[in-house]
Amino acid sequence: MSSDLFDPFHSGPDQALSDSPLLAGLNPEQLAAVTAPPGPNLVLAGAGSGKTRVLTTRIAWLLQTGQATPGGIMAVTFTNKAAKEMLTRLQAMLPINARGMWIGTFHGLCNRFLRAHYQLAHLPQAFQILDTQDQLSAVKRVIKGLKFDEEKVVPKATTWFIANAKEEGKRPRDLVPRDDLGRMQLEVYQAYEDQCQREGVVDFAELMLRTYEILRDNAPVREHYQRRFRHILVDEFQDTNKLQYAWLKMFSGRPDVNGCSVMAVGDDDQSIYAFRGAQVSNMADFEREYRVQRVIKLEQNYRSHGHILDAANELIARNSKRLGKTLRTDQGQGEPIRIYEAASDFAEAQWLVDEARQLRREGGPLHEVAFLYRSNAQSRVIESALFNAGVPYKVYGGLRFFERAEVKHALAYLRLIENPNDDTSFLRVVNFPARGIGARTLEQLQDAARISGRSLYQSVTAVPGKAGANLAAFNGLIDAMREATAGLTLRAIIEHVVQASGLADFYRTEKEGQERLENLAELVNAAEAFVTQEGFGKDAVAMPVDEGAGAIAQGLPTAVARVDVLPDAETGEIISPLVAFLTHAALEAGDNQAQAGQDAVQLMTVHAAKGLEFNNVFITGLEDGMFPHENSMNDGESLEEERRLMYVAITRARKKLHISFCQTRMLHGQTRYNIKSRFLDELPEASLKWLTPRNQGFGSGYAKQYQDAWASGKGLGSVVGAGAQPWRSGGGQGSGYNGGYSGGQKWAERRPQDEFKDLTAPMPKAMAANRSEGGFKVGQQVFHNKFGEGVVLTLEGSGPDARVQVNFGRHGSKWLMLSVAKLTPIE
DNA sequence: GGTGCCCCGGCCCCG
DNA sequence: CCGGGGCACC
Repeated sequence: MSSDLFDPFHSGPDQALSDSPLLAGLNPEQLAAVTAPPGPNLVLAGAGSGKTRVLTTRIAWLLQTGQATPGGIMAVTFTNKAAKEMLTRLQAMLPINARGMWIGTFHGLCNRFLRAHYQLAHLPQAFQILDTQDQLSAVKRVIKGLKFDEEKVVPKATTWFIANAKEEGKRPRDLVPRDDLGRMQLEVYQAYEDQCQREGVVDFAELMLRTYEILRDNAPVREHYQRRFRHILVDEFQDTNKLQYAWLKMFSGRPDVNGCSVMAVGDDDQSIYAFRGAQVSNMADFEREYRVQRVIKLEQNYRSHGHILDAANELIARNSKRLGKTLRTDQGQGEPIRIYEAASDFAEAQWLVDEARQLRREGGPLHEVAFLYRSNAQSRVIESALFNAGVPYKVYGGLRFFERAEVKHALAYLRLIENPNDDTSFLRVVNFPARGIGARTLEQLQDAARISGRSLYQSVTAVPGKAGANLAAFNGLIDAMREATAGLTLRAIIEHVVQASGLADFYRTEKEGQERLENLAELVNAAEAFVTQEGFGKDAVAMPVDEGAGAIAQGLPTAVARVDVLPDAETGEIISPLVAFLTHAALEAGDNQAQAGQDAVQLMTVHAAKGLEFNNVFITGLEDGMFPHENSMNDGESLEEERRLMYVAITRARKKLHISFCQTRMLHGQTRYNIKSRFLDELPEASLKWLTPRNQGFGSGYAKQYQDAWASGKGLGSVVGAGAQPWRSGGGQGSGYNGGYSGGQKWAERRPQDEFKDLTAPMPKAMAANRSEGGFKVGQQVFHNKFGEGVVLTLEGSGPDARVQVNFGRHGSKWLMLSVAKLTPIE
């Protein structure tokens, strides 16, 4: 289309500004951002303000006007989805070769960097990436090795501690413990780091930190990249953490010194990742430290109708710390936001199904219908209702494909082929399927390995007797696999490993193994598609690593002889398809894009929905404790984050927004009695349309049959009773790999499963054990002079001793003596 | 000492 | 769901 791209007589930027077709249709603010002069730029981009368009158009414009070459551009995003979107749009605008461009996620780019500089990084070139699960088990192993009490040094909390330290840029030596726990955690951190180094593996935070450190400590490398990347664009800047910001500074250098042009695009109102270290303050810091002359604000919203924007604006205005920004739209007010109160989560799900069908009858495509929820667990009941009604749907997130146990097992064997010293993978499969290697033997092995400072694989000879022979046999198996698969295609490698490992046989005989077998078959498909997609085809030619980097990377070979080693099609970096695929599995985890041509309702968390838009959005589960989440309700900062999350949810809608909540919800196998979310009260009444009577009583009607007689709350925040977890068995949502690789449509071919049948079955009558005391019943709505509206959770004792536990929403749940508290029932 | 099975506890959001 | 602990049985 833009034939003048390679025109040597092409006009300079000023003239292109006026006549480039790229710029047609941009509003003045967008135009200002796209054509901003080189230098630091901060763009405050409201939801639906055309942010991605601005980013991609700017890149295209920089290329078209000759201000940049593809190799001189770096564009960083947070999600794979966003990176792909950017690349796709860019390729539609310009006939460019995207291979030289560094467009990707922070972690993806770090991976690329570390593969190229693996020697400087002191890593094997085929280093593997630990996902959250792997990291946790590695940390557990360390804690056990140090003989610490897991009750005290809680593994999960320790992984959090380690990740935090890394995100602060801190190594163990940089930390000073305050107390015993701190000392022990620090020891774990150090030992964990040693262990990872020994095994040749890195976790997510390590990808970032190690890249940062190389740039910080190695001037030639740093200067090389600073010379190379003349333009850096950062998407979702509000979600960057401290380390990512420092990382950016390393790549950009000081703009006033070397003239690198950095454009940071973000929206403080959409900052929803504080829980993993994001600092909105990076935006203000950027403005100050990079000496941004003028902040460009994109406030014109092209997405949503008026009522939707009014609601979003009014809601977010309640947050105190904002840079300040108000969205406006030229579109009409549109339809008011519909609010639906359901008696139960089952009823809510049924309503959602009915709505989806209605929308389909009206001719709207289902992929324009999104059901959003706060947490993944909420999807099950909705899935079951959709499934039973035969409405196609697609779940994003949840337990992702590459995180499934059987897939991780297969991947562990593959990783051992690449690197037998990967102890995490070794432990995962050494006795799976069972080979007579038990806990006792592994303890011995681990002790021996610890003493000699070698890997488990290297230490098997230290274990005597039958057990030692079994271990040696396992090593033999791994070695045999490596030999048997040398030179094979990725597909053949995986097929071989699935058979030779015994996984296939194991799952064939397992009674619930069928679905797992299917997933293993799917893994082969995913690999096949990966090879095709990434250009690891037969005719792939070995190419040099990035030239400058290659020179610095101390004699990295620029050509390869081995047939099983091929270059990454995008970068020319030399890695084997297997390593590339394993990396892909760790970094993308089966991250999902919709399958082409498939018309299905879209189910996802609000977090996953960021950056997306739909004609019809349903925000479900608007209950205090769910949304806002109970862990975030009583703290100002985190409540503001929840509010931003709600803001993100609202602004996903183009035409119609629907919000639902329910009186009772099964969660963790227990019935909870919720009151509606405070966020509902923060929306403008004039933009709402209640489909059910407002403030409908809780103890009435349909909800009654779900009252839980065993409710026995366990203190503040625990608004649940005890009980079984009837639906927790088998299956699981999102089964099947959704990465666009396979034509398999799991929702269509999935057998009806028990869990789904159970879900919509009527609740048992056992609930009738409910009793009343002094006119109060479990589930009843009550009013208290000080705490306001609440719901009775538990009744205990009788007569003068009678006490109740009441969930007062924002005031938490309280135990009250009936004889003392002034509690009145609400009809 | 290993295996298989049952039960339990945890689980928000993510690369 | 997943991992882990406890337990009966080999």
